[in-house]
Amino acid sequence: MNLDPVEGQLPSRRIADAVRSLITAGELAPGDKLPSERELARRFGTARNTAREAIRLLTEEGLVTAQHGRGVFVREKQRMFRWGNERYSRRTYRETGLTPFRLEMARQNKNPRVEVTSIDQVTPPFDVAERLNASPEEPSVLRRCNTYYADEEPIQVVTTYIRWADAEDTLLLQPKTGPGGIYGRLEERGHTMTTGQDEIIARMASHQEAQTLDLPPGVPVLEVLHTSLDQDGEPFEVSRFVHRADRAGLVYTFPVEDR
Amino acid sequence: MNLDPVEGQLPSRRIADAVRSLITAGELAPGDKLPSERELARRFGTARNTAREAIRLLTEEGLVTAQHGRGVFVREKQRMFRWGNERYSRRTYRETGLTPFRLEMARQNKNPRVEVTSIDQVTPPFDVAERLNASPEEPSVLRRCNTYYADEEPIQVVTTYIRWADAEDTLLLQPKTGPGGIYGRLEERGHTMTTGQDEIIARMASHQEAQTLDLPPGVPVLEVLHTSLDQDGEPFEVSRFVHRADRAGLVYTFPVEDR
DNA sequence: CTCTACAACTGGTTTAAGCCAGTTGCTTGA
DNA sequence: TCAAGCAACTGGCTTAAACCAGTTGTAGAG
Repeated sequence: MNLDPVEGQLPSRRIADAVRSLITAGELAPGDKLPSERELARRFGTARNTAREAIRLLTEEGLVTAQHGRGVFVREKQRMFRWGNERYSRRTYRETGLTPFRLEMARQNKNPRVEVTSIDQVTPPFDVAERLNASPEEPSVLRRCNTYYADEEPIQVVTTYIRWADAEDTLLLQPKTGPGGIYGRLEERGHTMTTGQDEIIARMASHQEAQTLDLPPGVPVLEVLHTSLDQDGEPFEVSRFVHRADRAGLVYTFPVEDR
Repeated sequence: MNLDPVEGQLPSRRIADAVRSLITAGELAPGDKLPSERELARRFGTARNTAREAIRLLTEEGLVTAQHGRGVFVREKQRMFRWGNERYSRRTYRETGLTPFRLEMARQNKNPRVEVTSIDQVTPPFDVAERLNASPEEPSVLRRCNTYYADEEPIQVVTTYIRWADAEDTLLLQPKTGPGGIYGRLEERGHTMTTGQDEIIARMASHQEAQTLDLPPGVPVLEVLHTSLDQDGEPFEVSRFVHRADRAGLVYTFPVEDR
């Protein structure tokens, strides 16, 4: 492995630059192990901390990940999953029982698998309560936590909040709720989706999300807050989708109306 | 300032936890200066490097920013700008000469200011060339680089690529192109937008973007790749919007069609 | 009064050393 | 043969010290 020093700059940058160019040149392929911190330090004639700083820089860039006790490895090529809200109709909704966002996910996901973490009754977080118009007298909503896998890799964490109109209506709490899923049950109860809204932000993963999604530190996630409105314009469901952002993109299409 | 040590964990985490709870409790307000690294180390009985590591953790979380020679400061409250593609028609397009994304930005931005960095003729990057259907014989497109400010804060960097049909058509290169802007000129040339697409990903800011957007290290950006299609379904414009993600969200609404 | 120069701060980087904790493969003993 | 245990690796974290590079206020020169 050729690790010629680069001109100028700080020692830590020089090490990072040398390793980075090995990666971009393909001499270090995804999955390959880097020289150890101690070895890098020896080759560049620096202290171990300086080599360590170089690896921190590369980790921040998302090029490598460190594994305690094993070594530092070049990260796998980033594969993009794309999701969006094209081609959506009420009929699609009735037939699939899926919101546009979930539908697009189901379309493009070759080996989808859902793991239901929990279903329970909770007080929603502030941003969800706001979008659900949840009154203070009725603070409790139904919450379902899922993890979605694609090819056995965790790809997104979904938390769904549903307005809890009837506390006795325990059917919604069942994991398998029948044809059309939980949305079929909601339609039977008079909640037909007529329009929806997706709000998208990028942020850093929380500690727990990073663990669930098997993310290295310092990687952003895409959060989509999906709100479904019923025939009265009342929100009846809010879902929070958290994607690993290095693997997930979103596609939105819009027609230009002719008025 | 009360900086009681917290139980358990590593020294660097304990310092970070103590400072974080001061911030969330409001005892350290946005804009306030933290104790210096040396002072933190003294108070917690650790080496300066350990206090430094704690500040690195808080910086990664986006809670504080360090300024060389001045100190470490609590970051300002994060203000969200929301943009989206609601309520868009051809008439709006003709009247404003703005694509949906730009329009929503103009709507919600109280003190918008645009700084045109450059207008030139270039070979587009791979992802843009793909979306523009740019053939290898016609690799050159018109590129315009802008920086958008809101209340004098840099909020997004925009790079627009336009298919360069006529190399002699230098009017498009002018900063002020007349009523309807550059889109008005495009419509005169037979490019009327009929539909569009936004692709959204989250990623880390490049070094240059971080400088332009005045971002601390380790903060994600939202990138929107906006494609406009003309009456023949041919793409004629691709814009890359890069937002500072801690201040920018996106809102997309979709009606459920009745078929 | 103004401007310069400096002292005293701030964070930024590096060194060299030590210990801890996870991983891996080999040796050794049953 | 097999499994336990150990040695030798890996990264994770901390210490203590040094020097560099920006910032800021002030003392002193003009």
